[in-house]
Amino acid sequence: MKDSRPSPTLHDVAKQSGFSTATVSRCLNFPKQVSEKTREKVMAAIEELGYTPNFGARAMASQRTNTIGAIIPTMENAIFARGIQAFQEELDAHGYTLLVASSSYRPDLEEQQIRSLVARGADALLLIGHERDPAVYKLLEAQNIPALVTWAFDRTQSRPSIGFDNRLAMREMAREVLRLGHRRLALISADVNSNDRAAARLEGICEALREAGLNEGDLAVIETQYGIETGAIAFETLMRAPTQPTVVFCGNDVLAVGALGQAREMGFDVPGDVSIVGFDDIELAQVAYPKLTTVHVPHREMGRHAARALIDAVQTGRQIESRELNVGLRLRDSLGPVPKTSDN
Amino acid sequence: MKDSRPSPTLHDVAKQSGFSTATVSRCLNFPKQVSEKTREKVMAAIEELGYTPNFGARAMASQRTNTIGAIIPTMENAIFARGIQAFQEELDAHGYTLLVASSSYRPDLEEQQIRSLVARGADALLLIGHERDPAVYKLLEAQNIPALVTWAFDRTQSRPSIGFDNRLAMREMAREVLRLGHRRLALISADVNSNDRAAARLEGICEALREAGLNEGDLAVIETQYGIETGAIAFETLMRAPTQPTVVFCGNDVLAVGALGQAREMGFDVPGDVSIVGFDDIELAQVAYPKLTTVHVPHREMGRHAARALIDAVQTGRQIESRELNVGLRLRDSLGPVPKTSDN
DNA sequence: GCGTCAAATGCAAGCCTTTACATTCGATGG
DNA sequence: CCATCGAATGTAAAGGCTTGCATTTGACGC
Repeated sequence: MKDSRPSPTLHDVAKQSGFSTATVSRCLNFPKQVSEKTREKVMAAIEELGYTPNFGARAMASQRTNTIGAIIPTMENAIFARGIQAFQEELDAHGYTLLVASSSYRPDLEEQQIRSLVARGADALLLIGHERDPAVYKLLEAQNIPALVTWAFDRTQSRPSIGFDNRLAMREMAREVLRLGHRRLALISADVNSNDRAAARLEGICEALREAGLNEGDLAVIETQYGIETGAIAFETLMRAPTQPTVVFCGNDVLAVGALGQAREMGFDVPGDVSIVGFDDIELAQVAYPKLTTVHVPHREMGRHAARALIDAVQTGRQIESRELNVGLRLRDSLGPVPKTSDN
Repeated sequence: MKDSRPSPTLHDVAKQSGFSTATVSRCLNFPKQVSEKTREKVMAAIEELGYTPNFGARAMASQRTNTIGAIIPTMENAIFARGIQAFQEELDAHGYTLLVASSSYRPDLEEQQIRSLVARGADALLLIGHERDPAVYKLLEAQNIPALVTWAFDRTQSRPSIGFDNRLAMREMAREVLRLGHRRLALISADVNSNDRAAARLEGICEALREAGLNEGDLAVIETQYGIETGAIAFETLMRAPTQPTVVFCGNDVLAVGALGQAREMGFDVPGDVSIVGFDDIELAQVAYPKLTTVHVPHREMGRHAARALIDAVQTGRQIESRELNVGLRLRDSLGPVPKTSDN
């Protein structure tokens, strides 16, 4: 249905300039191998015809694409946007192109996207989180495509990853919360079955709980999609329950901001009546009111490191080395001591 | 550096399953044309070999990629994320894949990204805003690639677009603001020279100003990058100026949220001391405190329509029809009447 | 059991570029 | 003036898939 006028090919340029396709190709790929006069003529022809090399043919002939793919859960969340933006910038700086796809947090879609990127000839892949169908890893291995897991670091996994330990990070936050005297805890989380980062964060809280002699029964958990609105709804559910929590952990800052809004809506003072903490430390966290206490994650740094590691893997063929980044608590205004009126 | 074991080809699958490459190809592309038994065997072979079609070869042979590209200014802003997400969902539903690139609001980078997507064989392109080097449009025309401009609708442009009229939308907001008695106005905007949407919004305010017998001198304008932080800084500058505005327009909600935070920081009551209005109506606007008065833009609808239009253009070869979407004011809490204490 | 016809399958050309190898050209030294 | 050699250029194959066209298969009616 296209092609009123087919786009010009290398062959057309060759004819137009009076050289062979080989020479034209070299002009484009190895300019030094061609005499200056020739190069000028060829370039003129390219310009005149408006020639653009055909990516597919080029990929096929040269066996590489200079393309690195990334599959993220969603673009609607600043959490990933940051890291990916840095990732792209670093890639660009090294002459690579980024291909992004989003999976909507759905494993089946993610697998499909991975296949699609592989088929497109991505030289390497950036993934989020460890958890996925082994068949996917097998595929990547069979095709010899370096893959790097980010947004997670788990020393029990053999697969290379660059990120932070979600469990430890959340445990640290939970310890702080417990130190402030809170005993009735709640968590608004993503689905822990399909999201290994969420699962690790939950586990972190549970560990702190046990350390403090409490048990998992003291933690109310609501699983929901990530979103401001869903955070608000979950928070309302939590606060209408027979036993109100004195602190609500949120799986990320977006949920936390939703919870914060809902608290105001319901007339709760934060942190006077109830504390709310987030995870990620996106820009939003500092602008929210009250300012959000959260776990700081070095998104941009992660993106940058991931880019370097993948490029290195593509170029040298060596294994990627795992790397753990530091996270830290950002204690701001939304977390306070347990309310005195609390009856525990 | 790759290829320890070359990946299986169509040919391998054919041999393994005992059919010809043609039949295998049809299995993948037109399953109905193949008998069920055959299909099963072929699929089994594909599974066993872990075969993935080679995108480059496929694109070359079929002259299409089932890929539609989009270049957005940035992924770090929920504004575009929403629309793009809807765009992708609709594309997926029709068997197309989305390729996103981000230009960081830089025209030169955008042009490079466009070329890259074209070279990659994008069947069609989604662009943001009308304004760009004519050479780019010429390229797209030469390659016969349908392109659709979104996030903007301008009846004076010949080029197909789906979006809304930024000028009219902002004018409506400005009229409302003026109706409430405000006379000292300010605007925190993106760079109007490189961003035609921003320019149109500014123009809308100016029109309303003139209608009301004021002139452009009554509008203080600060141009800045989009961002929460930059919004905060701009707001501070504005409020420290000798003549404080009674209302601050923001080029988008992100800036507005930054301004809101800064207002709180500086001890201003919104809208008691100063009103703040945004643009876009992202989720954030309803969660901000006070809730943000803003211009509602149907991002998702825009993305959906854009997807349908582009797919249609690719499949039928027909011109895309422009389409204007409705925007509307969302009057919430951050805009109020001009403060009584104001000395105008 | 045979002719007919549609459905299923096979054959092979073509899509565009890169690159190993072959060839030509021109300069240089003897 | 020729042999030599490196630089510049050309030749042609390869890479994996789709698809128009040709061929085979199988079901059906008589």
